Amino acid sequence: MTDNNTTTPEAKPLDFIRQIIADDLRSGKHHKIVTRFPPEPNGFLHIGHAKSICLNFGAALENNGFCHMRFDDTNPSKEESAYVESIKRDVQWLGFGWGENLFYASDYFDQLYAFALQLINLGKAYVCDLSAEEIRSHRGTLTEPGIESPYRNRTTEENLALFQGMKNGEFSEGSRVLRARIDMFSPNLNMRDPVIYRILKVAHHRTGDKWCIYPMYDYTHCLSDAIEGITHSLCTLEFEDHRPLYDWCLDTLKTPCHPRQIEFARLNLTYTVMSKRKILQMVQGNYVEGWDDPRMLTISGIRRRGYPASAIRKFCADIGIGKKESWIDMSVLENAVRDDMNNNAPRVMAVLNPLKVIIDNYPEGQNEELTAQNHPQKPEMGTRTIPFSREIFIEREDFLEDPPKKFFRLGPDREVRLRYGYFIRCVSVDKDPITGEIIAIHCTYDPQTRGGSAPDGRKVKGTIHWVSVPHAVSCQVRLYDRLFLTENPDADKSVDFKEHLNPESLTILDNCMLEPSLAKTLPGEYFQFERNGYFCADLINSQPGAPVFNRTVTLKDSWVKIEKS
RNA sequence: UGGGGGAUGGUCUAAUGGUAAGACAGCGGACUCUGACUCCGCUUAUCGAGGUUCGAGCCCUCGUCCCCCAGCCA
Repeated sequence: MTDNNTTTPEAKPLDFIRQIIADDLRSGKHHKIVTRFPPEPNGFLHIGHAKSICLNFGAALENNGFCHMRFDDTNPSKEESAYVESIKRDVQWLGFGWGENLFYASDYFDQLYAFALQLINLGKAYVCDLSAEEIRSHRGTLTEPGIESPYRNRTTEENLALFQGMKNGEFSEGSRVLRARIDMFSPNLNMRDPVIYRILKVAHHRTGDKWCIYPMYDYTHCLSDAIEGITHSLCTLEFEDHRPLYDWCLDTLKTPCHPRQIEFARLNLTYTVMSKRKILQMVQGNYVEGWDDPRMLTISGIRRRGYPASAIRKFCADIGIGKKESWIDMSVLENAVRDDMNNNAPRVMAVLNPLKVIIDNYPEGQNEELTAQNHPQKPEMGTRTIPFSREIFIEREDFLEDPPKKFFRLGPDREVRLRYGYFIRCVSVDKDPITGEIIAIHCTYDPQTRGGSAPDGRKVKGTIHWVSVPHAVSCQVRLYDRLFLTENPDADKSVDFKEHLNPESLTILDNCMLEPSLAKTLPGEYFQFERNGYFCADLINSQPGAPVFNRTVTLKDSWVKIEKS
């Protein structure tokens, strides 16, 4: 009752699930907590799963417990072992491990079968011969009760024999199911004698041809949790209605432990779509280049885009856990990524849209080495040298023939600083006589300003980045932008979400110029290209000696605002 | 006009009967060898109506709005 708690003011308040866990630990209800992450191996993981992974593994870790990795593989018609591997890799990439605790619901098929027999013996399950169509019509509606199946009162012996027959492959697919015998009048449709076993004459990726009957999710999940001694079974909101069934199975079968199912709101992000079905459509319709397209918010896409795993974890911690349906703004994710990369990314110079600058008064054939910091706020990250010469590339947009007032970059007779280099002043412009396009600009440099400061104390407003022409490493850079133009591409059900795709979500630049230190970049290495953004060497297409960079995220840009006004 | 959930700034999250706080976004400013980073300031919120209470975002009553559920998917 009193307020003299010992929590430090800095401690982040616990979300409602961690609160429950803390209470259960304090009350002695549990001494060790065990959670689980239960993906179905029928697709790739996405950022929404990351929220669940961080919750389940995170809560376990924080409380010195365990989080089991469990594949919910009860529907062999949709599942493949290739997905199992990609899911494992993704979870590990996110920074979590399960140790010995790798499980499959299919590990429990024998036990699940035995439990089903028990249910039949208890008079709590029966074999039903109704067709799928008939079962649906018997189920009733939201406002009307269901009708009991004519097979509901079969004898135990008959049920046992029939169920065994199902197991032995004596009946055709769809001809019979095993149903829990609960209550056809329940206002909760999930309790109206739900199907718990169906016949599926399909080989399973792990059990092969051993089974031709497979248990349904509701029946399997609660029992798998109980078998593994899960204490807190965390799932998304749409399973709230299933909790009574979860509890019914465990109560009826008198399992030694009864995990508590707790539901939380799934993640929604603006400017993207999250459902497996829609992600699949984008892949199959070639709207993107695959599951790992860097524009996709699949874990593999995120990884390839260059989002650090630590940024994803931070993001998941930031957004919190609640029961309210919510839409997180994409900028929150981008901010987490920027924040992480700002801290860790070495700075380098790269020119994306090169414009040649000739420094007229710099001796031809001369080179020199200039020293640059790898991170302005972190001297411990060291320095590197960058070559300078008479011809350099600058960013095309850093020169304007007729610059507006607040444009601090190059223009005719304007002086700017070359980052870590010299002050240069533009003296003339070479144009294509026919098109009028600017081909190169001529500048003079002030030899006194080597390193970037003037002995006479004069200041320049702008500092621009550059790359020495003879030393430049040319490469491809891919600029990624949001995949959708609207916050919720799904909002209007009468319009296909793909109508909202951003036609400019990918821009490929083939003639970018990198400072030479970048030549040997390893796939996955990331940098801040100063004034341009954060970039990561592509995991698939980049190799040392022939780098290919993906733009992970832009830098915040207050110039665009000034430009507009 | 069945059942299950949920409503706090533009968006998330906190406040557990006692000063409505933080993050993102936005706006303004400072600083700057990255128009980055950092720093400072500002705008904006308890769904509504009653009630209990010295005191209500929190408790009670009645409303309103939103989401989920009729797979032999998970």
